[in-house]
Amino acid sequence: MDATLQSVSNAARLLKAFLSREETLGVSELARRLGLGKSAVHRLLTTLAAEGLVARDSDGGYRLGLVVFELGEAVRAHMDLHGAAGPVLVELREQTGESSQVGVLDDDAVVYVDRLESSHSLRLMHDAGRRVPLHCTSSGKILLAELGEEHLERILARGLRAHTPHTIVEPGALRAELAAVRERGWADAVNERELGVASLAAPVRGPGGAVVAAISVGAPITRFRAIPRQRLARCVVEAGEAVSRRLGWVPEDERDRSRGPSSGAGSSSSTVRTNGREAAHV
Amino acid sequence: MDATLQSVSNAARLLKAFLSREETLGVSELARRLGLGKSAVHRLLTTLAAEGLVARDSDGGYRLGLVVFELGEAVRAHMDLHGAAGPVLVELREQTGESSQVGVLDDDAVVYVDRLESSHSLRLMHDAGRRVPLHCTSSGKILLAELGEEHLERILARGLRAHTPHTIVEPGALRAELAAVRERGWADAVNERELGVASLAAPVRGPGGAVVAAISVGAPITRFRAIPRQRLARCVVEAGEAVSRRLGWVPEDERDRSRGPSSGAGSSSSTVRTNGREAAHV
DNA sequence: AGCCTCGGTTCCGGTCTCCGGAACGGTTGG
DNA sequence: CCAACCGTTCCGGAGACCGGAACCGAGGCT
Repeated sequence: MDATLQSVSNAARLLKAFLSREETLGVSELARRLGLGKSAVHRLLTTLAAEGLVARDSDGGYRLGLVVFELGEAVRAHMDLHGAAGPVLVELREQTGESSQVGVLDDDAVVYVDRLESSHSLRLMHDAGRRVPLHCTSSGKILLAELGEEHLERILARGLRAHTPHTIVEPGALRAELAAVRERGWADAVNERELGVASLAAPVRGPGGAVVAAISVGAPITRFRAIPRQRLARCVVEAGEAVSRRLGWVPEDERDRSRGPSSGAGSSSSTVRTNGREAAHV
Repeated sequence: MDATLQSVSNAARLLKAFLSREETLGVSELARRLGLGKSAVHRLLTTLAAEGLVARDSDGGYRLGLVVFELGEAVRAHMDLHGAAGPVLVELREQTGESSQVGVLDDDAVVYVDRLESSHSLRLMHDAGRRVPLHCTSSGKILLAELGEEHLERILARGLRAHTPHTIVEPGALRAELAAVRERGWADAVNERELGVASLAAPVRGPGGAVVAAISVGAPITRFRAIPRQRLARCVVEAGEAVSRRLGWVPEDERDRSRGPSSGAGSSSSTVRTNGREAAHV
C-alpha cells in the first residue's frame, strides 16, 4: 500500500530542503537535515546533478539546477488560473495599493501561484511559490471553508499550530470562524500568522461553481486598518468573481437560456486546471 | 566515480518527461518512454505523489505537482538575472514590437529564464523555461562564442543536428560563424532552427566581464526582415549592455578610479547568480 | 608553524530495497 | 460479449543502496 521508494523519497526531501530559500546547501548540512549519512547525500547529489536537477556552486556547495526551473515553468504553463488571475491582480493592486496574490490548496497548505508586490514594497521580491498554513491566513480560511467534512477533520487532527498569540487553535473556534466566512463570502486574518500583518481574501470559483482558489490582499496592519473594511472586502470579492468569470464560471443570475460567448480568455474546459493535489474536490 | 542512484535517476527522468509540456501522463505511457516496467513507474509515481512532486489528475493520469512549481520559484528567486532583465525586456519589446527573451547556458542547451511575448502574438503563452539547442539559435551562438575550447569541442563531438536545411552542421562552418559573432558583438539565426523564424542576440556580462547570458529578439521572418538589421542589432546590443550594467558590470570606459554607486538594482555580489551548470565559467 | 575541526569525497560490506514479470479488476470500444 | 488497454497489486531474486570509517584539503585558533 505505502510501497514507497526510499531513495526517491530521500531525493525529493533533499530538493525540498531548498524551499527554505537558501541559495546553496552543503553535503553535511543536508545530511543533518535529512537524517542521512553524508555518503548517501553525496550520492543523491551527484545523481541529481547528472540529471540537471541540482548544480554545483562555484564555492563547492550545491544549488537547485535549471531543470527545476524548467519544470516549474511547465507547471505554470498548464495553470489556467495563472493566466486568468494576472490582469485581475494588477487591477486589485491598483485599487488597494497593497500586495495581492492568488493561492490554491495543496495538501494541508495554501500555495501562492501568483503574486504582485505592494507599490510600497521596499524591494520587489519574487515571492510566488510560497507555501503558508491554512488556519491562520485569510486565503487558507476561504479554502478550508469549502472543504469536505472528512478533509477538514484530517486537517484538525494534525493540530493547529499557534504562530502568534492570536492564532485560532481551538477546533471549535475555527469551525465557527469558517461558518462565518461561508456566510459573508470573504475571510480575514489579522495578526494570526505573523504579528503586524493582516490580509483579506475571497473565493475564486471554477466553471462548476466549486472554489478552486482564493484571491487576497495583504498589508502591514497600520496600512490595512486605514482602508475601510467593507470597501476592501467588496474590492477583493469582486476581484474573485472577475477571476472566476475568466475561468468560465457563470454567476447564478444567468442559469436559464443558452449562454452567449463569455468575456475573457477563459478556457472552455469544464474542469479547472489548478494542478493541486487536493484542489480537484467536487 | 559515476556512482549514481538508479531509482533516483529514474525519478528524475520521469519528471523530465513532463517537459514535453503534456499536461498529464499515464503509467503505461511513462513506462514506455522510460523503458521501465509498469510496476516500477507506478512505484515511482506513488512515491513522488507522496512528496507532492506529482499529483493525480481527476481522469486517472498523473501531472506535475505544486511542489515542483514551488521549487521552480525558489530557483527564480535566486536569479539576479531575472530581476535585472525584466525592465530591459519590456523596453526591448517596445522598441522592436517583437518577442524578447533572456537565456543562459545549461549543459548543451540554452534555457530561457525570462521571456516577453510579441505584441502581435495571438495568444499569450508562458513560454519561459524552454530549452533550445545551441548551434542553431542566436542566443546559443552568443553563448557558444565565449565558451572555452575544450567545452566547445565537447559540444561539437556530440554532433550538430540539422533542424532545417539551413542549420549549420559543419564544425568548421560553426567555428567561423562564432568567430564572426565574437567580432561584431551580436549573432543572428535565420531559418536555422525552424523554418520561418529568425532571431538576433547579444551578450549579457556579469560583474567579472564574463558572458553569463544572452538577450535576444525573435520574430517570423517576414516581420524580422522589415526591421533594418543594423538598427535591430544596436537595440539588442544596447539592451544586453543595460542588463549587464544592472548586474554590476562596468564597461571598459571606467577602469581607473574608485567607482561611484552604479545605476540600478544590481547585486553587490562579485559573482553573478545565473544558476547554470555551465554558466560559471571564468 | 602546527594542530584541530569541519567540509567534501571515496571505499566497502551486509541488508533490505527495488526491479521485472505476471496476475487481477475496471473501463472502453469494437 | 469479448478483447484490449489501463492502473494496481503481488512476488521472488539480484544487486542496489545505506551507514560507517577512512582519506584529503582548507581554514582557523593557539
